[in-house]
Amino acid sequence: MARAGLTAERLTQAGAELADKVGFDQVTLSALARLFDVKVASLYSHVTNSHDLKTRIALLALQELADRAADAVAGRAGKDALVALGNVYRDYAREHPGRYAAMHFRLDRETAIASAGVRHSQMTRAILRGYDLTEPDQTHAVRLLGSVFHGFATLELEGGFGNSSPDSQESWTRTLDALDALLRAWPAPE
Amino acid sequence: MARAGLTAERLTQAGAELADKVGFDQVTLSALARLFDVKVASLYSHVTNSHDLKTRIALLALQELADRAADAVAGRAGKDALVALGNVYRDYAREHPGRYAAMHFRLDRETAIASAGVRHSQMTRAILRGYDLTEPDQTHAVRLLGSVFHGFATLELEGGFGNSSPDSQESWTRTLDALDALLRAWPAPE
DNA sequence: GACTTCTACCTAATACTATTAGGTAACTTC
DNA sequence: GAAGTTACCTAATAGTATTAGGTAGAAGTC
Repeated sequence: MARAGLTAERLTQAGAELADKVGFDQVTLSALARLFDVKVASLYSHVTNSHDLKTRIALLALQELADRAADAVAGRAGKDALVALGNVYRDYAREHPGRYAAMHFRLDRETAIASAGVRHSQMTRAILRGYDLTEPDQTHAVRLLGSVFHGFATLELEGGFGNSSPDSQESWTRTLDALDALLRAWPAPE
Repeated sequence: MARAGLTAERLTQAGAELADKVGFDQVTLSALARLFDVKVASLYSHVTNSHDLKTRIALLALQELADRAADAVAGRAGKDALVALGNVYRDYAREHPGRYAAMHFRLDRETAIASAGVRHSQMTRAILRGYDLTEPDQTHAVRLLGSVFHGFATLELEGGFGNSSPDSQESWTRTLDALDALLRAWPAPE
């Protein structure tokens, strides 16, 4: 019997593609085994269990997106950088909905700390250098931007914005305009 | 053998409580059957299948939250209303994480249209009356507010804001301040 | 109160997924 | 080519979802 040549990496990659096709929670060891024409038990030589596979997909997605984001903001500042970062998030969610969902798979503390997740907040903080914010306000702004990017991407994927006019692309553009204006005139605490 | 007195409503309610305790995707017919000390097959007299149960929990959550929101914004306007609505969302997510997750369970078109989901966007639009926005800008603002509320609640639940200082309550307050300022000075398209 | 009807809950069977234990044949290494 | 490693296998157990068909407890009728 010829060997399939499985590795944890190939399984992770295939799992990510499957996630984008059928949804992250439909990614099962059984489905992957079928894909590679292999018995399910055989996968346990490469990943420790289903949870491990999902963790690997999450880490892959976090890294892919962090790489794209780093690429996008390099050499940009101010609104330019803000728009670039926002678009990277939204585009990734639309191109890779399964991986995007995977990114929000609950990781245990150590894994999360060692993940590319930390680079995400660092990059968001970096684009705020183009705006005039005090230290604690930077943190608030990082959280606000993260909320908007994630919230918008999620609701758009869910179809929460319907097919109604104006189309969501326009709302997205105006949202980025609004965030830029907000960061330039960040209000003091009341 | 005495009867358990099951109904679709009791199962839905119990499912919602279970979701808050162990997570929405851990809500299974098996777990519910154990809870009521009944065989799994017996549940099929009351719900058509697992998907139906989850749909019912989602609808319950949508309605509960819409009711709370309506209550909160009644008699309020402007920033007052904005803060009240935002707090209702965030508090509900923290008190009922399982139900909050259930709300984002994918509903089919008809079910979604008949759900309390539509009241949510109506209420968000209502609080914008206190601000001076043109018609299409209102839609953009509704989407932005929805994104922020949902994104913040989700990231906070996930622990995405860490335990780091400043604490997330402060970021939340400042986020609401920022949104109010933004809506009062909504930028024109560029 | 006996008789019928209804239905809430049951048993039994099938199917899919996850996981572990232990075996065999295909590669690797020397 | 022999020895050792391991990729993949079979077999077994367990949890969950679903359907088909049976039984006993409740409700309604006379």
